[in-house]
Amino acid sequence: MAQYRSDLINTLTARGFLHQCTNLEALDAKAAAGPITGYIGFDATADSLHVGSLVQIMMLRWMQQTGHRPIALMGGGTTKIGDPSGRDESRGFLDDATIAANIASIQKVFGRFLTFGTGTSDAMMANNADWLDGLQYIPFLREIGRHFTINRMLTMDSVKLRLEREQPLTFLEFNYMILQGYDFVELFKRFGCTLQLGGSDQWGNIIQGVDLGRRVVEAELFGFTCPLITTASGAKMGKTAAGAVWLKAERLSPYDYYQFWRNTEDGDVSRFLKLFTVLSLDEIARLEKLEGAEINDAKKVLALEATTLLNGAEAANDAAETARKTFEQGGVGDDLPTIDVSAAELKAGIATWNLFHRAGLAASGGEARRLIRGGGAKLNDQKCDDENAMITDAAVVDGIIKLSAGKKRHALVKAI
RNA sequence: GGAGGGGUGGCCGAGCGGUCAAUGGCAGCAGACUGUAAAUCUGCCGACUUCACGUCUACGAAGGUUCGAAUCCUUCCCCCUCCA
Repeated sequence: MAQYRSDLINTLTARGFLHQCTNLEALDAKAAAGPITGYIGFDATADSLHVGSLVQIMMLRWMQQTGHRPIALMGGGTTKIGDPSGRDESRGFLDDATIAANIASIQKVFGRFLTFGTGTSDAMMANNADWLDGLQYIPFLREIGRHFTINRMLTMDSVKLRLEREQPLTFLEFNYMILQGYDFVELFKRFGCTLQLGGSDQWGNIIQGVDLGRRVVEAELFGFTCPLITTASGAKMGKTAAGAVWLKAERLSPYDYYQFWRNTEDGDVSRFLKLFTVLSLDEIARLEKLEGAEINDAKKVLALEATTLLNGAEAANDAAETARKTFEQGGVGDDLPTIDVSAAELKAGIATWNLFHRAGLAASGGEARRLIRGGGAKLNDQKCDDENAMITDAAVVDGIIKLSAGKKRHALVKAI
């Protein structure tokens, strides 16, 4: 199985991370010879990353696991510009304070996957605002700008697409790729970073950095991209009933995160096990053999492992236990979202539609009514027929009322 | 600066004086079928009110015409194309 000389490349390729690489043989040789430093850039447009970034984070993790040094580069500077790749229109600006807050928040997620420190294989965090904010226009153009030709830049997919669709591409955004290329060179100078990883949509930007490196610092830099992860049915990953799948527990509870993985499509299970868990390939091979309904066992492993990585073993086990109770026994799990209602109010009675709304199972009263009319609402596992029926303390069982919207979304109402 | 085209619900995209909370598609939610899967079929899909052909908010912004405006007029903002 060991096709390559280095653990790094063997692991990444065997687990399905390789999409394109600028020079796989040379990179392999270099990684086999000693620790290398590699980085991935992350946007700071939100206060949390979502599963879409998880593949990238896993690549950094594997770098570290195989003895190399990963750098998570926060795009404090480039976020002010906005990457035009894969985007039809430019986005609004974010102010410095927001970006700084986002970065601080995102850093916590990295701590889950990487070990930070100052040793040779300890991960480090960098922020490109450190060198981009202070750039001087004329010197920058003379040193860096001279190495970019418009001819070349116009052939980049991100640019070409916009132009073909006759959508605007501002000069500001047009500069994004130059700055990203410059980041690479800067990281090389500062930390000896010779590898940039990223999603396949970053290939063009990465190549710019590699080329720039050859020209201004006469070093061979490497680019390595992973495939864009979509579900087997072709949809972009990362949506659930609850919205985007955030990696921050405050935005998405461990239980919901567990459920996200638990609901993986059949065709994705083995691929996701390799990409998003740290299980050995032998173990994954065993799980891959499961078919039909048994594949659910593999999905449970996937969900448990993925949740453990992000939220820790305890939270993952709680989530798994809650899911087991709720789905396999039709009972009640402790981790389900819970709202409190005063005993007095409950005694007086609350309209069914209102309680569903308050429990967060419907975004509005009207939506709750529609849910009930459509037959998707359950109270203590009994179908609700009348949206206006009053729910009173008579419905309380063991101190709680269980509400369900569809088969998968549940909430508890606690009388206090 | 000049000429032309355009800004509609999460997105795409119809509508071009009343019957428009606004056709259709995508996305989303629910039901059926299942394995907490996919595919398929069905229903729902602005908000508020113990839901009524009710009220409010909405078709870039602000005014105006009209019994009545997403639809007409005026001004402003923004975007696109061509010319300079």
